[in-house]
Amino acid sequence: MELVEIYECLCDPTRLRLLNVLAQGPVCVCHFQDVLGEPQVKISKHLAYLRARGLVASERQGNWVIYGLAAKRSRELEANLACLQECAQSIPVFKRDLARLKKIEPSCAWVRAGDPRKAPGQCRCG
Amino acid sequence: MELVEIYECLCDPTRLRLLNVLAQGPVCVCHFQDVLGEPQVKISKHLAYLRARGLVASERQGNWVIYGLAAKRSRELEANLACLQECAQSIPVFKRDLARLKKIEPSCAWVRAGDPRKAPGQCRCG
DNA sequence: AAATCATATTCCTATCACGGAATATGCTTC
DNA sequence: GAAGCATATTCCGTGATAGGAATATGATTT
Repeated sequence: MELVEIYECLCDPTRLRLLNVLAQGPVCVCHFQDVLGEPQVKISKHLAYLRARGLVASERQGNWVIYGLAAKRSRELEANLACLQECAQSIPVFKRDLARLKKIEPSCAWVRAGDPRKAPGQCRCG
Repeated sequence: MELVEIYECLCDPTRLRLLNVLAQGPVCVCHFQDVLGEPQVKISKHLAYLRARGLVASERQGNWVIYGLAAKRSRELEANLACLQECAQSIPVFKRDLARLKKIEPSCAWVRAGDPRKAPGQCRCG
């Protein structure tokens, strides 16, 4: 993974928001939609972009797909993610996203717990 | 200066090399050509790109133009430049550039000293 | 097996970024 | 002021990218 590719991943606002959220832990796609307030296609495409380049990994659980930061990250990626997080701390959009994530997440903890059978009928968490 | 704009500046290999070199101090354009081994247009355009976005500033001295990192840099920019430098340390291209810079630079110290009158006929330093 | 839900992909369009060739500018020297 | 040098800009062609609408896939429920 070239350094430039990392920056290419970082040069879109939506992807920055996704990565900022992902730094908190794995999240399923519908969460992203709610947190970012962006249409499904947009979210899905940018996640695909990041996955194609190995920044994130996805895992299916029933109807839902959970995305997380890739398990193995190069030193460069690690450094840049840390840098992003530091920068994001003081930028409104990112703070808002994390705040919304906090509200939504507890109600859907079962998703990440990996037991889709215990799921309520839907993931429209909130 | 939006965070994304910073990343846009960083998502081209030539610009990364330029910034890596600039981290050592101001440099004139012909140095860049020699150090990077890239054609004049390419160097000039990317420097223009960086200048348009406020990452670097330029100053004319006689026939030559000296570029340096912008005096005032946002926290975000500062963080990312530091991150870049750290990453660059272990990447061959960047190391090579700095090595070549070291060789070339002394012979042209007068340029940055700001006395074009004392210049030898040309800046083809080396 | 039909309907429903969550997510992914395709198709299209508009925009933008890079690179190179050629040309322009601005300064200096003769 | 003409020639020469260092740098900048313009004008192309080409390829990448983002976004939206529509459609497809894959899993689940009835």
